[in-house]
Amino acid sequence: MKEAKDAKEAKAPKSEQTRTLILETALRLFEERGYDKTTMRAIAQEAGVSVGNAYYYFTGKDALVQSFYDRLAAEHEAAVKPVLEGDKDLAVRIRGVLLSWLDVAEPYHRFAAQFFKNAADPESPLSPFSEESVAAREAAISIHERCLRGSSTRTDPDMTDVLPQLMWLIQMGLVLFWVYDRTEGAERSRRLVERTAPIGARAIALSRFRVLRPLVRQIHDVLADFLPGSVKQPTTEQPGREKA
Amino acid sequence: MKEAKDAKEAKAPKSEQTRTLILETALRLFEERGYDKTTMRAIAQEAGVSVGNAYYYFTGKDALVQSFYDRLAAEHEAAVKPVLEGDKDLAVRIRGVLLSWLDVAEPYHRFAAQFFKNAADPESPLSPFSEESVAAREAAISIHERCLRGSSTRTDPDMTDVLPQLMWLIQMGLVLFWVYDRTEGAERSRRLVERTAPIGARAIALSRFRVLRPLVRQIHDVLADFLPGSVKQPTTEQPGREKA
DNA sequence: AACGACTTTTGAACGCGTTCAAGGGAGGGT
DNA sequence: ACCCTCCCTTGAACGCGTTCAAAAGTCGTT
Repeated sequence: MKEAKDAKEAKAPKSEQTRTLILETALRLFEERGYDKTTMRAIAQEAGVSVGNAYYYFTGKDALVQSFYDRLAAEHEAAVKPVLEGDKDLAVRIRGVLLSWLDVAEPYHRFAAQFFKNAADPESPLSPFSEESVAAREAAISIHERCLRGSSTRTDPDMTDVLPQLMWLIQMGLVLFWVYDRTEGAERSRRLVERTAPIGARAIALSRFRVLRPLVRQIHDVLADFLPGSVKQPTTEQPGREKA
Repeated sequence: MKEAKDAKEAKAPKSEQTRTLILETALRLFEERGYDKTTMRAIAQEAGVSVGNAYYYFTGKDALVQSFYDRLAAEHEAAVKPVLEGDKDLAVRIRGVLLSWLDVAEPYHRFAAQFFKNAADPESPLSPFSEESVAAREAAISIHERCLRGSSTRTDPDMTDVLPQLMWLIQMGLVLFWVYDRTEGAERSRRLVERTAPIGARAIALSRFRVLRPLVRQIHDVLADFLPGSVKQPTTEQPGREKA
């Protein structure tokens, strides 16, 4: 009983050891050879275990990638800290958040592109829209929320609830662009950010203009209805169909 | 010599026959069983040829999908005709173009989702951004160009060159949404179109406003620089690096 | 008819991700 | 000592997409 409890607390150290051994080996090989060229057999052999054993701890090759995502997200969270505590100008903040993602992702550019195709598969748990990624997604959205809240730009009060999610969506677009980006050091992606950040900041600032009010409200309602993870009721209509 | 020329003109009828037999069989099985469950062995067996023979005519399973794309694009081109010849209201036209795509794509919804992951792979020729898809892409862009040109809404003259491409990009976004859409008859995607089309039309109309002029110009320049297939020089800067 | 140069067709084989029945091995109860 | 149970580990085997050397067919020339 005591032993069992200890095992539960220590989380079966023996097996956890094997687990991390396999994971570390996999991530190392991914970085060395790329995703496609890293076979499960090679991972197992390099880690000194059998193929089946890798499948005992990870449901498949995809699951190993999920861990990579987590690592990347953690690195971004750290890298973005100075930006969020720094300048109050919204354009600078947005730029900083996106550029710092490009920074932390850069070392993995070559092999990240290879498995991003899985991310587009709706069936795959790796998809950024999937149920399984909800934690990672909310963490990313929270970065954008802090980015906005900490800025000197006052956002349209109607939009504050959906803007972080919209920014996240834009970030996903940037990731897609980046995956296709073949330039040295993803320089093209960087330029896109440099050019886009001021536009985004300006659009957010302008959204408080009177002329744009109805348009902004319409946009808000659509976003509130269709963005993933939004639970809030829209301003004028329900997402359900009570009176459809 | 004469025979050889005839063969060239008639395009080797015998082999062409085998080729289309394999293709038709493949498309039928895709529709019946879905993409993943349709194996190359099954296609070959059903067509009454060997596996290797299928690979003699098609470089891989992907190549068979390319043909499906072409078919889909042709169907959309036909389905969109009445829309382009109909109402002059921009919102109605945009709505019509996008909804008609959802219409023609609906029968393939289930299996289309399965191979759309390939489309996100930058290496894959199936990607909508790839060099190989340039013909299909330009055809799709041309639809949006006609959609805009035929409307009663006058667009900002600065934007006319990039707007069709932007609309195409938005359509790609819709396709992504649609791939994830699990609702009956893609009803959710339809509602998104219903809600988004008026917003898009209004935004295009508003882009001529004086207050928005600088923002619009900035947006134009970024689009002109970064959209695929744009060759035009931007208003203020070069895409290259003559003076970087 | 026979040859030769070619296109077309074959099916065994390869490497991959993944599965699974079978076998350790550690520890508690008898 | 023995067994029982549960966690861990194994590697052969499956089905897949894809490749390739070799066979079979085609057809003009001799």
